[in-house]
Amino acid sequence: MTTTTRDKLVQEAEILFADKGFYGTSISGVATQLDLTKQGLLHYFPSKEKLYGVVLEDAATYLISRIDRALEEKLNPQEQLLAVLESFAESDERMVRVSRLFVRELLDNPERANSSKHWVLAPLLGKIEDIIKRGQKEGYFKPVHPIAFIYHILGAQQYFIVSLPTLQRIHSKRQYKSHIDNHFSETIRIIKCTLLINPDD
Amino acid sequence: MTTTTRDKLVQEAEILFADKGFYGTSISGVATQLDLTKQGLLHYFPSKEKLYGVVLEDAATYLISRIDRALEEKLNPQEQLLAVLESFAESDERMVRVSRLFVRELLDNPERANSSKHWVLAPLLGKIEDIIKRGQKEGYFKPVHPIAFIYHILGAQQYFIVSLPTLQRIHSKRQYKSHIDNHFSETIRIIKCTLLINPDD
DNA sequence: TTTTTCTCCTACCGAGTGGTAGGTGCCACT
DNA sequence: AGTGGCACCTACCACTCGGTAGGAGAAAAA
Repeated sequence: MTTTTRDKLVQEAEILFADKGFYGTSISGVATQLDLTKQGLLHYFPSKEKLYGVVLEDAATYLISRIDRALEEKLNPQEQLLAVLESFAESDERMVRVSRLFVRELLDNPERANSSKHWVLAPLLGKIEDIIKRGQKEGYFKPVHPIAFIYHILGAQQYFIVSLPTLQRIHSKRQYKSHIDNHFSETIRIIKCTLLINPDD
Repeated sequence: MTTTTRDKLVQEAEILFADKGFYGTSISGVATQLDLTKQGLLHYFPSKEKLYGVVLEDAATYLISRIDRALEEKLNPQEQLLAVLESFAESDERMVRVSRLFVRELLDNPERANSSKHWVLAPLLGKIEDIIKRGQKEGYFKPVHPIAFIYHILGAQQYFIVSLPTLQRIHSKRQYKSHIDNHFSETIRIIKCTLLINPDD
């Protein structure tokens, strides 16, 4: 199981697209990061758009597999929801990158999502929606509007993750770390306060 | 009080920067929208960066004045907070543009905010922070962590506004409108549930 | 009337863009 | 030994980018 040149190109492209956006990234820039020429890249991906598409798919499957992993062996809707939230909050380097990528996609390409089927985040929202509906049916959750609630929580999460680099520069190391902790505990508090009927966990 | 060519350039640049981002926008594109040449624009703004800076300042003062207007004659911290939220939720065209602009700035330029003094949104956060602290001191609000709470609420708002164009394409007109209504009422519910001690308003 | 100032123009530059055409060297297989 | 295909290259194309130099035309000021 070796990482091929193609894989490395996708990884590097993800970094640059997340950092600079589609327009701000040049394929020659991606290539030279791997000591390749632009044409070496074009050998694997016939166009910049194509490369970008592969990066997006890759990021989407990462997000979904991340959620699936968090859901393993969690049967209780409460546990499931908190597990998903925690897996989002544990924002490692890749998670930050993928979040930035998707927020950029949201900004740049509203037309790419003209069909909900092609919207990469649709299945993700669907999974969480199911958890909430199940939790409501089983009497764990308050009668919130599922989609609006998810959108609120995930939106806050995504926005926070995206602003991490900026916050890191504004604050000192200690302030930064406590900011992260505060945000996470505040998110948990909000969920317990607005969704859970028995916040005894 | 006529709108000068300079003003029109700033307005047009705001539209394009919000839509395509800094890298995706060309100064000649801005100029030709006003039947000018690129050099006509460069007469007023010596560089693209300079133009972008003016657009940002303009957008920041818009946001702040919008909040100040919402706060007029509102004395009660509860009323103040809800007024701010409503003024954000009433997302007219300009509000969407400005939100997109700032989220893009967050993505593209973390280094621009290396000093909190230069971060355009800092005074905005400060204003709301004061409201919450006052509300807590006067016994209206629960002991939430002010900054984390604001960041959560505003983050969710900004994310929602930014994703409006995408949602508009995914859903039908009726679904889209009900989505907006649901999100707003859910936001209000969350605030009342997590912050207010007497949610009697 | 002359001069200055403001606004916007044509012409041009060097650098960089995504992409095409046509190779070269190497390795596996026949 | 020959052959085909893979991985990657140099050279080049048409085009756009931000920015400079310098001037035209009109209005305002002297």
